[in-house]
Amino acid sequence: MAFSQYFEHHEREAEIYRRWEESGAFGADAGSGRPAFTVSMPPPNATGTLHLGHAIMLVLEDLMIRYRRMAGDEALWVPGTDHAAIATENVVIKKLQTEEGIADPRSALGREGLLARIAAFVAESQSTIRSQVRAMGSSCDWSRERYTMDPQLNRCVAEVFGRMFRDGLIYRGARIINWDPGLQTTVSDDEIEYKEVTAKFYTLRYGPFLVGTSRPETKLGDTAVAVHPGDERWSQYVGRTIRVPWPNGPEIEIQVVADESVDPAFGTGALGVTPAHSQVDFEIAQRHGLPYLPVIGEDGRMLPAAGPYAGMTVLEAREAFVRDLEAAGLLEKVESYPQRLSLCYRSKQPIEPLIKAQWFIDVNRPAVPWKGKLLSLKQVMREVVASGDVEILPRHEEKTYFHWIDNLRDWCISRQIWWGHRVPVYYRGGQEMYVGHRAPEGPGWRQDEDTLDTWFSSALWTWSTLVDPALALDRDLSLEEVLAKSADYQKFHPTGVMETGYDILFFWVARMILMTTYATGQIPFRRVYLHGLILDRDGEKMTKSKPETAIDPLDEIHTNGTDALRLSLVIGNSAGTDFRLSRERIEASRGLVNKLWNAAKLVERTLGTEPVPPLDPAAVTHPVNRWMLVECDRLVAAVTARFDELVFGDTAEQIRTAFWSQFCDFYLEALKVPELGNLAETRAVVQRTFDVYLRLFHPFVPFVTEEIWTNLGRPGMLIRAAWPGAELADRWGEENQGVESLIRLVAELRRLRAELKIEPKAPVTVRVEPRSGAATLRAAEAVLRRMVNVEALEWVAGDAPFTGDDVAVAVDLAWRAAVLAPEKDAAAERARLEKEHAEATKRLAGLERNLANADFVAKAKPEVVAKARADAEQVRAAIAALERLLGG
RNA sequence: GGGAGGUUAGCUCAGCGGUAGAGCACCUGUCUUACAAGCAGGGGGUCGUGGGUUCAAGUCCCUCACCUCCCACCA
Repeated sequence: MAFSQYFEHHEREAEIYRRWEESGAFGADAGSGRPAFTVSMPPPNATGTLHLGHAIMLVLEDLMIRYRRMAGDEALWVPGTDHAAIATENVVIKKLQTEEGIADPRSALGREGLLARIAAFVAESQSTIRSQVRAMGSSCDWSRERYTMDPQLNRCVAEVFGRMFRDGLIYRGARIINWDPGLQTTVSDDEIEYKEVTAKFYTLRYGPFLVGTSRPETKLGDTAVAVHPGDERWSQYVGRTIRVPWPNGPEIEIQVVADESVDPAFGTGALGVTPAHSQVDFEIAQRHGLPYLPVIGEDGRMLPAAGPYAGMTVLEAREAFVRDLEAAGLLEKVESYPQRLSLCYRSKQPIEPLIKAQWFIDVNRPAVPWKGKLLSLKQVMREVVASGDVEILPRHEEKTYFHWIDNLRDWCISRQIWWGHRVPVYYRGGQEMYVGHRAPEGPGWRQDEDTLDTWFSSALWTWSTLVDPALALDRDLSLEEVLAKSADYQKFHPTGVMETGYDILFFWVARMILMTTYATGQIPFRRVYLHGLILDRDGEKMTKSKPETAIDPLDEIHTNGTDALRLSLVIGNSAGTDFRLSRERIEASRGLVNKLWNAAKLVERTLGTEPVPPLDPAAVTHPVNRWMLVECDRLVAAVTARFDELVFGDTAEQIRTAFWSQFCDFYLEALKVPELGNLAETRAVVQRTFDVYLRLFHPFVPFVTEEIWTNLGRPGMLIRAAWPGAELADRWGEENQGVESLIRLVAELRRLRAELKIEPKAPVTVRVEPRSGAATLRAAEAVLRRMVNVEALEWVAGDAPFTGDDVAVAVDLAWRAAVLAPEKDAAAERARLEKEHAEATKRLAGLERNLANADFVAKAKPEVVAKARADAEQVRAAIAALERLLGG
């Protein structure tokens, strides 16, 4: 097939993807004898569109999968979508409100009605994200696509919930929870984010106390004042009960307690305790058996207990209450104060802490058998990472992980939204409760109204996706039996790498470890690769309000091609580091795609139409061909090692540099010399080396490499080709150095030409005195001639040819060379040679200083000393040569 | 308040114990029949500060300064 001028990415990509998919290349076989390598795709929201966070995730995972597939593993990449409980329900509710004018969709449609609308919306929009995942070139196994609301996943959720309940790891209790009055649901501690604001800090008179607060309205719910046990200012009051009459409001009864947690140095040392609306205060109240007095309701308005303020919003009540306090002379002072506002990470609305009966996971109860011990969930989470069973990259994230575990409290898992896995608990009458997948036989059972935190089901993702769907619906089988009989689970779990953003280490990665170790006795994955955030050129988050720096991956796929986008996201990126993406980067990557394409055109021409004989390394004689084979295999060895360490950014760059400068700029140019290009062996070398570059590049830029592969008539598809070996990496060492010195010679002569301002088209006369590798240099003479545009080349010995006013000279450790230049600028040349002389002298001085140092010779590694000696000798020779030239 | 990371060429970043690197940007030349989305050549860094360890230190240790992020309801 003929090569077009450019790789027409937007005409070819979809077609290439279709060929991969239809060929079955994405599919994995649970019955194969190859080692398994599995990646579970972090499921994008079913209703979302592709953004750069998805793009980087898909690229990195596809890289790993394609590499391991080529390297001979049974590689499985499980795609899927997430029901994203809160986010999705919210989107649909807003849609119904704005587009259909339904003010309160929940009450208007009822539970079943609303769920039907959400499900329909999901079904409709799921295809969008699917096609966008495809557009990224993702080689995932679509036959195994999963959705977090699939029936078999629901079974897994219910089973795990039930078992945890029976093990005492799940309990229901009335505790302080984070309430989002806007979304009307609880959220977990990790779903809160904080915003620094300047708030007012009020100091109130409180009987004999002065008490500080940024939320005066909650003080209506105070039941105590806490002071530090050693604080003598207040010790006389400890144990007493005082009555605080609020102006214009209810009189409250306040106990005075002594608690270690109070900082006597802060404020007045007296802390107003609001057990119903503060986590810390709730804990103090528990320690001292204090009563709870809720004053804020779930709608965010004051309760009747707030007296005259009842019915007001929190902010209204604050304003009114402060005014009344001031009027009554109870407001001591008001200061500005930096405060952290708690917001829900979804709705960005303030969180209201309040007491509510919810389902929790107990992270401290030792109930998990792990390696012969009974551990708490916290301990297992710590153990698997500390022992190295699970490795987190970058490594320093492990410390973050441990720190999170240390501060972890029981996890509130119930939500008051409707979209999600419903809590698998059934009630009858006032007393009966049943925990299980389905309601028990008999009338009157009513399922718990709440749904589970979306991360509860996501936490099972590595294995719930591998459960056989049919077996999972067989209620006669236990979960253990289902797992034991599921071929995919047996073959592909634990997964190899979990790749995701570091921003969801806690939300998801930690919870997968928690739930999977408990539920299956296995780790969910062996390694975690955490990528950083994709930022704009200025290091800021991309927003549509800054269109000049914001990048939409879908636009880039269209204009620059998926390969260019993929490459730009990977080159220079490393685990755990935020990454600045700009159009310049994408364009630079597009340049590489184009370079590959053009190199392919030249390779095609070089190979011609005759069949290319297989490569026989023993029959390759030309040093440049040998050098190319060796360099290529060295690259393979380096790249393979880096891939196994999950280092990609650096690797892409390494391949690019080698391909571009060694293969394109030197080797392909050298082939234009008939003495090399027409050698019979050369076609085999070209075929072999370009073939290797295509394989190495393929995981990064799958489309263009596959297209080239096809166009060159290579067998099968590149996606299924084997990863190359590096058998030739150590061959022909000395000769290889000869070619390296040839490359330096070419560069130096070109530099002389440029310095002498010789027109590129004007041929020159050149003299060369080889000092080492002479045979190689002479064997490659034709290459030298072409690359420097040499008219006459003289191989010489002795000083004479390098002296006089008509030659410009360059000196290297391996040779001396001169360009005949009758009109040279003698002063400029002398200045240059003197500069070289000075540099060499400095270098030699350094080496000699070391060698004269007895400590260096005695203590440095022998090879370092040997190298210093050899270098010193060579530098000395070069200096001598320079000195003769300078007439010294 | 606790924890982590960063500070290397104009910009973005590699390098982590043995003569300072890449890409982009910049300067000069060049449309050479794969590629001007190219080719050739070039300039540019006392590797944040101050100490220390070592024969040898961007590279290891400590101090300080500045930046970034995470965690923490000093009410």
